[in-house]
Amino acid sequence: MVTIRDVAKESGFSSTTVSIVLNNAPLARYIPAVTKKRIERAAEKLGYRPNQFARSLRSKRSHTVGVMVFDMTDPYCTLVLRGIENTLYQSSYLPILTDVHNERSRFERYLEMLLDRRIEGLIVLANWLFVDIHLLGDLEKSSIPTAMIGCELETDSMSSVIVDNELGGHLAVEHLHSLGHRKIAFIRGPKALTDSSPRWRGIRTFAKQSGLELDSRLIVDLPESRDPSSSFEAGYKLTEDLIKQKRPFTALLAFDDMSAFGAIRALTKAGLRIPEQCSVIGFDDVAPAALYTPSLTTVRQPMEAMGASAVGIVTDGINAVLEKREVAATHRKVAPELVVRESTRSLL
Amino acid sequence: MVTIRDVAKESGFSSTTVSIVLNNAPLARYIPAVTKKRIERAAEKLGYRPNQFARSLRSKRSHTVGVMVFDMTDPYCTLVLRGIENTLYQSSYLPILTDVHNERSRFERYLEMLLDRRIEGLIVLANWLFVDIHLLGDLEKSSIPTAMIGCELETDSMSSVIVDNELGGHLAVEHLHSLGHRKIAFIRGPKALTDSSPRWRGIRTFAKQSGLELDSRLIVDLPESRDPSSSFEAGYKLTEDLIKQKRPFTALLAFDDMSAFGAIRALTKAGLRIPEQCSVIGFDDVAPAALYTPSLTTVRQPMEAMGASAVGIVTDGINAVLEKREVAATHRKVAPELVVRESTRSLL
DNA sequence: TCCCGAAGTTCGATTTAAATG
DNA sequence: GCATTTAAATCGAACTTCGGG
Repeated sequence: MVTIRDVAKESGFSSTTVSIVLNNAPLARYIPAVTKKRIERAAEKLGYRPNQFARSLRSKRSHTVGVMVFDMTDPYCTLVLRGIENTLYQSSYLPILTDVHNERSRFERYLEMLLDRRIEGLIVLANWLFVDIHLLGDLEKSSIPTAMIGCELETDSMSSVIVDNELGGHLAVEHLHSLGHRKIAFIRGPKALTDSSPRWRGIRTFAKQSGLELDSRLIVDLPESRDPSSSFEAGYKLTEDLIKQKRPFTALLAFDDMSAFGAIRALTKAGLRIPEQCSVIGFDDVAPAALYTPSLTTVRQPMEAMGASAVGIVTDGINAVLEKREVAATHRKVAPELVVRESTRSLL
Repeated sequence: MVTIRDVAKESGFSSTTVSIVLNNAPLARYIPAVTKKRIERAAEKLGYRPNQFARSLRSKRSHTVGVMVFDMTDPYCTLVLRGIENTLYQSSYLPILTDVHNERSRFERYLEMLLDRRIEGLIVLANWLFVDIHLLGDLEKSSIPTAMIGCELETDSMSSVIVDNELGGHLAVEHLHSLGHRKIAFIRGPKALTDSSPRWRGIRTFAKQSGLELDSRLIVDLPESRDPSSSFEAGYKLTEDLIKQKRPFTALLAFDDMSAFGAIRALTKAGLRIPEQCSVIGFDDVAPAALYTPSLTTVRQPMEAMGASAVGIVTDGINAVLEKREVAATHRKVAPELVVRESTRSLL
């Protein structure tokens, strides 16, 4: 390994000067161009690469950001991760990716490992609420800028980026309503998910405003579960149940795309064609939604942008820490967007 | 920050002793239990966490593995990543995740960044062949154990984990053939993809053996492209073309699941029902395949296992480096597996 | 000689304080 | 004082060497 001392020897200057030149430190103003040239050439010639360990030890910086996802296999994560990665890349931070598998023990172990690595920021991608006060402790006293995506904590100490679920629910049901649907079945989200209740609130509010009747026999709830494909299974099961009831509906509003896929499967199995005999709308706009047959009408969360936004919050936080400024936690709520595809159709 | 010296002061011993005790170094045998207790208690009390920078500087180890994927949004990556993450977790390595976006410039920049971080191993997830001799240079002289997933290099210097594409092609066409299909359309992979030609070879070999006729008018090729969703689009387009030809076929074998999804879309649009009027088989078994309507029959790559396997190769390599042993590159070829679902049906 | 513990050196870069002309 | 350069201290842990009992 070639060290700064090798470059010093090669160029004929001291390691101090080499350091000053190569880092273009303030003192570099006083150093004549010839000296700089000589040093740079020597560094180049030897293929000098500064040792990041030594650098970090001195500077106390790691240029690393921790990223925790609750479950990588959830397609929701994929696009958010892409947004995170891309934005981090632009600011020359590197992400350490950890996947918590929806297990608290993994969360704790990973958090410790990340803290040990002296991550400068942390991004947590989680819509589950198993994150409680206990773990907040470690994080808060560490004073590491943290942003949560998809889940807002009561505490004001941590930044968050969430989608406007209420608006999303509104958009979805409004879309169906505008197509003439009046008998709508609903698959609601599980209670433990923070997204569930505001999304439903948006639906109820719209119903009240527009006089749409919500038939409680057409409303079912997704069970608690921590596996993305189980949302599909549950959507399938619940839709089967809805069909068995023989209580007619012309449209189905699913909690998310996964349960919508399950619903479509069940409807198709029952001989119903989508969208001719039943419209289906999802939520999220995960990647497969556009590839589905029929392609899925859904409410899009701007996932890449949300990832990028979280990175922005965190890097701002890092800069604030460096400059010993105080920053308050930011709470961003981004607007979802209706994406009309083939799975919904007008009754008129 | 509490340092080892603080613990020394608190416990009344020297930092040497503290280090020996806390790391349970060989010399720790000689240290009486009382001393250990006192030191451990002091460390606990102060909440001492060793500084990884200092540790790494001395030990020259980072306990970090670099992971490069060509495109995270490709669902193929997701499951492999899960396998990588999970196996790394068990051996206490942390992954730095980089996404090359199929761009050479990003590849180079990320590679430099990873090398600067002194990653101890590298896993490259890429089926494209834009990785050439140039970049190998940096890697080889760095002597970092590296494993490529999904792509075997001519050079013997780098380990690889690939699926047996020839067998996969065989399995797929054999399945269709056994269901009685004789008029089969084929969407082949793009030339630049290493997977394409062996997969096709497996098909041809089976055809020869079984007397199945391959109608060149029913064989189309996916164009080169570096975007996963474009495989869907292309599959859609090519299938439309196939249909327009009016040359009948009862089954379609797609290069991968993405193009299979595109094909299903096109067939459905043309009023053909899957699998009643046309069977479709894919390749990979990406997550959406099971959720599709109809669920997709496909040839599964054991993606999680492949990720785990790559980690195994790399950690073995790391251990070899530590013990100054030489290790030859390993080349693993894993068997794919036919997964029969709803998109194929017997003609008989 | 065996056991226990400490002083001092090293890893490689940055930075402070200071020395030159 | 100014431009130019550097010796020496520092970051925190780990290891080598050595001394006392």
